[in-house]
Amino acid sequence: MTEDRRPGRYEPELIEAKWQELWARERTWEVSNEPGEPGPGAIPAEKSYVLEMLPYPSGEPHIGHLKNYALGDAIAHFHRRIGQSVLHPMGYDAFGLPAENNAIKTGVAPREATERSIAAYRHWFHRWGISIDWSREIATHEPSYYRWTQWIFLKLFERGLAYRKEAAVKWCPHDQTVLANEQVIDGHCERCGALVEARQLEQWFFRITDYADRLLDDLELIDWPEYVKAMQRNWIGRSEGAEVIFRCEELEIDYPVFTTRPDTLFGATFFVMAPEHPDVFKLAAGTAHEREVHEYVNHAVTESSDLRGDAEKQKTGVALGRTVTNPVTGGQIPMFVADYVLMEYGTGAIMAVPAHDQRDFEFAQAFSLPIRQVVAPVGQQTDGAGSAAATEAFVAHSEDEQLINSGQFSGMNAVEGSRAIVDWLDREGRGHASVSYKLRDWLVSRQRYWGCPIPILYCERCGIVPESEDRLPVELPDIEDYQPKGHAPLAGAQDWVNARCPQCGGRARRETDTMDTFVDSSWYFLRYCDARNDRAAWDRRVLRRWMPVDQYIGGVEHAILHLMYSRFFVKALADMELLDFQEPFQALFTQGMILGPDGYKMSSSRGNVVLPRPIVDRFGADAARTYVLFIGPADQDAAWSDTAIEGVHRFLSRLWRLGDQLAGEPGPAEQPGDPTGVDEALVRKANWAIEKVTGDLAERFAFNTAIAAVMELVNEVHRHPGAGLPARRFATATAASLVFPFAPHLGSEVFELLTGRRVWEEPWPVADPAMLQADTFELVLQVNGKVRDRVSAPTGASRDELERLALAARGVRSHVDDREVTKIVVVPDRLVNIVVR
RNA sequence: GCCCGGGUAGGCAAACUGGCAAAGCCAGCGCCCUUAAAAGGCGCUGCUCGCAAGAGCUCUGCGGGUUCGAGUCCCGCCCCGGGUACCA
Repeated sequence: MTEDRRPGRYEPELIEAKWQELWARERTWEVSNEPGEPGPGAIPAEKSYVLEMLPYPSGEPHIGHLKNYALGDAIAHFHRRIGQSVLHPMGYDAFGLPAENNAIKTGVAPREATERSIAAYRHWFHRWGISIDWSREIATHEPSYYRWTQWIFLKLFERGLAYRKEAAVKWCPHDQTVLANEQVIDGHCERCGALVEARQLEQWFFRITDYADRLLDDLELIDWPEYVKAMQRNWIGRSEGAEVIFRCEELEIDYPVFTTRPDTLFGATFFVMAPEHPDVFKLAAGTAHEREVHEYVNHAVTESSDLRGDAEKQKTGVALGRTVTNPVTGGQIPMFVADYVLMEYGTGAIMAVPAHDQRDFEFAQAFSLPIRQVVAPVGQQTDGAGSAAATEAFVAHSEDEQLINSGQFSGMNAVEGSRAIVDWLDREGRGHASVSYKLRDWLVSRQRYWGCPIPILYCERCGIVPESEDRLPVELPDIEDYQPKGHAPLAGAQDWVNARCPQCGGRARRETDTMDTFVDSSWYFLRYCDARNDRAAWDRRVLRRWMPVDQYIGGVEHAILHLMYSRFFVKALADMELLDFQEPFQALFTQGMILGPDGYKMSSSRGNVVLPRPIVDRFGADAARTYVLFIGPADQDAAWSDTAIEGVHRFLSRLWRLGDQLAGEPGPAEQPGDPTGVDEALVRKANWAIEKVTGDLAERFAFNTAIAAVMELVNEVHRHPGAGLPARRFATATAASLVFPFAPHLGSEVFELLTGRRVWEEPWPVADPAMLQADTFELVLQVNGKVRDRVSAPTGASRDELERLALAARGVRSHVDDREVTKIVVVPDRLVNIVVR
């Protein structure tokens, strides 16, 4: 090996193998669950939990993984070196549909394919030199993990937070299976392209809607990007308003509706139900419209959701032949069924106010229904016919508007009118204030094989029975046939399905659906804290040591689902007193995507996929890692460039060569005292870089500018081969120390060459204040805001002094001439601006 | 439609708090080293004048405004990207 090593050449594969081997052998990145080092006067180390979203192991890692883990690793290293005890674990989100589809196609069992992929991912994380505490490694498909996923399911079941109900789900008629929402692309099955249908099926749900308000309110507590919080707020979709009861006198049935505009109640001139509303057929029965209603509803419920949901399309509907009573006017208003009303939101029925709602207006026009204006800008009187005003802005109610044509409420502004009408309804028993959400309960059952079994049995005598905790895990059996046939593949495993009832000991059948993989990943960050605990999912005291995650890092694609589900889990578990915090992820960083060289999202169909493997082979892991962080702001998308990475490689080579040269000449690498001339410039540059990199890492994750600062430092050393040895050694060792979070192998190597020490055991460098500010600075001189000259001035000079210097400067004098100076602005240690007329 | 991002040299970008616009990387051009190539190094790279030193001018999507001073703040618009939408 040594014979092959040509002197003077940076060979990353040798350097990287050396340090990876040492870190693995010494288990350098493992941390204890006990705070602080033993010994007298030990101060408990400040903890930091740095976590990147766990990968779904499929094939081998791609360039997005490299960026994700390079980014988290830089933060983890930085936190360690500022004295924190850092938990930085790794695991695999191993269950999921792709492995199962692959099994159907190739015959390779999901378990086998998944474990092969896990081995590949593990290999590459080592090869990239990511500083992981491998003693905590987990995979969600292992019984030792999913035993506790099942345990959590039972805890939720116990509390009534996991329940079973019939619901409309997405069904693919070709593949004979339900699909997750995310497996439906534009109304079609992502696998076979068939048009997806709606089906009523009994499914398992988690009652996340119970937590809607807390999920919304607690967004205030966490340090997340505003736009991610906004996405969660929109998803929860809290609306305040009222529930108002409209009675169908003929059938003596009350129909509640939800509205955000109770102030417009006098303008409700008709009433509309969703086609899925269970009473639609009952209402139409015996009327002249019965047949028409059946036809309309049958068409509407089979129409694809993207067609039906098109807001641009003409409003359609059918009269039901019945009326309901508007509770405030007492008037009878006609009932309709129309597909623009959704069963999933509110009560599946609406009061229609065509004067103040665009959709109702369109419907009223199509069906020639009366339009009655009941709200108008303050001061504006109308006759109440209102068709002209109806096209005005359909705005939320405000104090600048008042109620008209609204009986006793006329003249009130819209806000107080709204309140007064709700109070009146409440007193009359015809309604009450109410809140509605867009958030739905989380459908967690899947008719799929490769997932965590739901630990529930159906007993002939006892009904739905949870598996007893001491019989967990309910192991996923190996089967031969993964092909879905309209029921879950597990149903074919007869020996497994037939079991004993944990309550009565009688015959029972196991639930054959498995859990959504988002369940597995909603608590993995808890398991890392206590990963080898085989008596419990975790020890609550250990969670107190590490949780919450201090810095979570991942892609935006999980802004809603994963991040919302995890927050729900933590809140539910906190309510059960199983843990002691309300939010799992204190801070979140959403990294941008690496796009293909053509600027488009990487995809095999486009043929623009860049794989990490050839990059690492050619330039080394350090260059690959440093490049993906140097390419641009880490939260922004950036296109891959095959040539730009060469620049990073050149920079690392140059640093290595400096280290190699200087290592041949022994001596310390501390900051030399009282440097002068070029030496001083070098020492100052090194201190400037320390300050710059520290700020960029600690305050704003500006990896790109931090790396640029180290480049500047290296270039500076390189440009001054004549500088004194101590200064050059100090500057080079500083560069190695600062580059370590990005290029850990090279940082370690160069630092060792110069000092014989291990850089990760060194505290993060602190800039010498005396070396940050020079004795003189370049004073910028402006006349009327334009730069006209620059002169050297002593740091800390007084305003008068700076003013004198400015007026004396040649470039200033030629522009001031004999013009009248009206004002002089002095910014100390920076500039002087002379204003002339 | 609504809600977020973003628009700066040939490309990616920097300028964090209103104070020298363009650090760093790439690409391009010229040169050094070399028998040659690779690797490495040096210099130039908004416009005009000038042999040069230098001088002048322009400039952050467009149009206004505030300010001694605006890429940065305010108002109006254009373009690109993402999220979301018959949610009553």
